[in-house]
Amino acid sequence: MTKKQQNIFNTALELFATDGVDATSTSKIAKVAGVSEGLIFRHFTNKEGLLQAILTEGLNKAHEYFQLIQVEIDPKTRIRKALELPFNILPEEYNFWRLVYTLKWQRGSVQTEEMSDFRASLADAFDQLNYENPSAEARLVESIIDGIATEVLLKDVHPKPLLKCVLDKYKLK
Amino acid sequence: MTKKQQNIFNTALELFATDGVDATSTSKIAKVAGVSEGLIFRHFTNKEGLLQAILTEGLNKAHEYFQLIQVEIDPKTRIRKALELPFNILPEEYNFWRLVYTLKWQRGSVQTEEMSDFRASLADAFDQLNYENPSAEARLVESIIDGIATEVLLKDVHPKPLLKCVLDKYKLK
DNA sequence: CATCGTAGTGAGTAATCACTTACAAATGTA
DNA sequence: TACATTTGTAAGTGATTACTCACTACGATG
Repeated sequence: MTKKQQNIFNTALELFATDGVDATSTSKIAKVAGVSEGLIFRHFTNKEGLLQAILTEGLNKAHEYFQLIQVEIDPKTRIRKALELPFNILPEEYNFWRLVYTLKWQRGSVQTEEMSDFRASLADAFDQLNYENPSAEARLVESIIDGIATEVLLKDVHPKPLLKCVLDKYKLK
Repeated sequence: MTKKQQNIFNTALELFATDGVDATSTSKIAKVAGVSEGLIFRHFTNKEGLLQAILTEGLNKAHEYFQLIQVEIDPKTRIRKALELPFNILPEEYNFWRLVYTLKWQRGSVQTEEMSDFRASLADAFDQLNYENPSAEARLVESIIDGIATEVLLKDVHPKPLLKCVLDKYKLK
């Protein structure tokens, strides 16, 4: 990746995340990135290609996080690590996750395969702990993670007190 | 409201919710509504005015739901009713809420005033129950509500099993 | 019947959209 | 040095955007 290609990539991520993909024109990306508009299409074919490049790069990183949880053998720590996910989002990853959560509402959830693996490993953990309805518990944990992630990404305050509350509900910690 | 004005209103809500506001052109709204494009601007001034009309109408209805919870005196039932909110969304309200949740990520949360009242009444309920950190508990409940609402609105499955799980965490039911 | 305000239309507007193309500059490679 | 490939630009393209305007149809009121 050349310097200018990185510029396009970064400013597109920033603008896509804050204004939305549809409200971000290629001419604006070029202007902010300090680049001619044509260069966007040279490197990324079209606007959709630019979006996909951003998405796949970010999702590869995210995939590692999720696998780090699934390899955990102890069911309690596996659940705890899952619930800790939204509290460990790095500031430099905020734009990416805001983009992902935005896209959920229009283009359908990004990548369903890896997520169903993650959910299954959560259900397995609850099963080991003899919960009444493991699959429902897994879905609930996912919803809680999404809800807290939304709070973190939008309100921009790091909500450590929430972690204590939520871990308490699952008798962890 | 005339018949055609209602047509514009309803199809705009549908298109805004499914495709996003920015990806929905006034010409498309007019075409789907079976109306001349100029009529949109006669009745709603501009595209933003159309969006605001949709938002204020829906939020007035929503306001009633939230107040029904805040007037509840018993803290346990108040919390229970709050957690039940996402499970009681009517199918005809889906489009509106999908629009609201979409807009959270670009234009900032829609109406903060009423929501802080709601949060305060939740914190008060947890305070009555002698929870360690009532305000954090209130924020957590809000996050859980948001997370489950997302699940309901996107996956389109009515997740009754989740309700049992979440009420169990708060020793309700 | 006459008049008036609202509902509704359809053809326009300039601006912006994603994208293309022809061409120059830089870079690598023999 | 010579040549080929990649990087980059500027000026376009037709289509679409939100919005305007001149106009007609119509129901109510006097």
